[in-house]
Amino acid sequence: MVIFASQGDPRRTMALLWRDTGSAAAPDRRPGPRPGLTLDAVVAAGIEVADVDGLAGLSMRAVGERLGRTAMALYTYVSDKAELLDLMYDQVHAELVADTADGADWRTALAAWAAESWDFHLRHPWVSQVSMTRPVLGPNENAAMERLLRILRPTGVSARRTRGIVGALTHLVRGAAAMAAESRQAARETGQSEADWWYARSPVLAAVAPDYETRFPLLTWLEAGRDAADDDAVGYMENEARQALAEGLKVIVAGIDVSRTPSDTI
Amino acid sequence: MVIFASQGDPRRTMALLWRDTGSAAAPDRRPGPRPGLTLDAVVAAGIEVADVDGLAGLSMRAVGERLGRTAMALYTYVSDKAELLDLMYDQVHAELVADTADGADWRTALAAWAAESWDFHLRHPWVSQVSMTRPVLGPNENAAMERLLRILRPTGVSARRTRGIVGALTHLVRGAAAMAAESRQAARETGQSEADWWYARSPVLAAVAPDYETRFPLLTWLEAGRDAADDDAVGYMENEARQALAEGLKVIVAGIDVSRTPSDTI
DNA sequence: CGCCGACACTTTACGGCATAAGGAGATGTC
DNA sequence: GACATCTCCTTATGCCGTAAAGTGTCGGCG
Repeated sequence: MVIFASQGDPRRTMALLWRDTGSAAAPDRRPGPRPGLTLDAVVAAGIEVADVDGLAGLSMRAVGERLGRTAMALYTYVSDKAELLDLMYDQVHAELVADTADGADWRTALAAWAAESWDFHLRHPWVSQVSMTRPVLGPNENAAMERLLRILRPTGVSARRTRGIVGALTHLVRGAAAMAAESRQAARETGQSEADWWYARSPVLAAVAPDYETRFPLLTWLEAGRDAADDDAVGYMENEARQALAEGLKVIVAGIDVSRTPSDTI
Repeated sequence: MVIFASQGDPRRTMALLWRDTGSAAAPDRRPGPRPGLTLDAVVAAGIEVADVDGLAGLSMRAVGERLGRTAMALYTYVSDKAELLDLMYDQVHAELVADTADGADWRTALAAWAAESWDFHLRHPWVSQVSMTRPVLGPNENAAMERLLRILRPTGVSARRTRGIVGALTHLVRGAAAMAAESRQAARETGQSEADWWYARSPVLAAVAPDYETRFPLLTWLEAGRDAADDDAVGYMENEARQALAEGLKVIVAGIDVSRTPSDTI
């Protein structure tokens, strides 16, 4: 279920990631029929399939079909499904390397980063399902991280603490965006909107747990504080996720601000 | 890949979740052979399989085999793999309902909650892969959330902001623990420790990106600040995840503290 | 007692998945 | 023209969830 990237030959995958076509460049004319596809085309097709049908829909057959080939044809360009996913992962991260709020206050720049990351994950919902424990180590993944560090640099927080904060920010954005993306995906795949889903379950819950309000008083209090108008536009869960990101970011920024000390500098 | 729970008949699944055996209780002696298993046994077997082999290893065949049955035998007790997962999900959350730091300062109680949640996710690594967008609505899931709210209650933060903070905390703990859990799982499944993995890739990265240090100065700075001794004990990624949780929690607590205003009360 | 229907559980089958193995045809070099 | 090499294909294997149909066991009713 969780996809572990980078299992094949590291040398090969790394060369493809950094598009190191070999020290002697490409010999270019070799015997055999000319390739009808390119690696970039295969990766792009993979991204298109995953964007629409999720990681579950990313099959070699589906990618091949999009390119007018069979599944096995892809193995000419890519050694593995895992390698394809590595390349897809790094490719989409190119969308996150540009510093859009260059020179702005770090709080502003961080907010811009979070907003862009949110959009990014909604565009490519499968990204948040790829495990982070075996980083792909591609150029774009590195560049995207470098950008976040450039934003946090002016806070003067130490390297040690910065690593923790980067992790916390990443988990927050990933988690919130994943929830929103899955909410949309679930509605599409199951053909049941969130409202429908809730209307079907709410009375059943009430029937099966008639003492809900006394048993879970704080949950009841929490629900009572909702502004239903917000939900209609984007759906309950997506709204919750958006709020979690906004509130989490706010609280983290406040926490960084208050905990900055001279000893943290550099 | 992402598992959407609760797709079957809501009435049936909810009744099983809340163990509402029907208003007329159990008729108990009916024609036909006596059931050799119980629902609880099936759910427990599912949890055992998933704990060891992950969601990817959770197959009806595997669960059946653990119980000395075929895959199809399970359909007597459970209508679906999704329903089984719902029941497993709520069942394990029973481990998180007890208030262990009752009456303590909310900062202490929150730290205890985070530590327990961390352990919980390492015990049941598959939980963080179940989508949160279609909550199971079982008794234990509700009770676990109620407990977190009880901890946050003394901060006096409004319901609206509390929802955001709860989401942020959940995403942080889920993300960090998932990373640690996947790190262990990857080492086990691929038979390659994190150190081995890194030693295989580090020189390749250096060869393919000789200008790494000038291209990614801040990443280089970040890596330089690492205390290698920490990693030996638990592995690099698990340590990173632990730090992210600790630092994120610290910063969120500081942020809550500083942003508490009289207007937030109640 | 004998039979019927309900029920637990099994075997078999289907379409989907990644990918190993081997074959067909195209294209370059000699 | 022969041959090596390359792209792309077909086929096969062993997984998955679960539909369909069969087997044997039991309680209740005649």
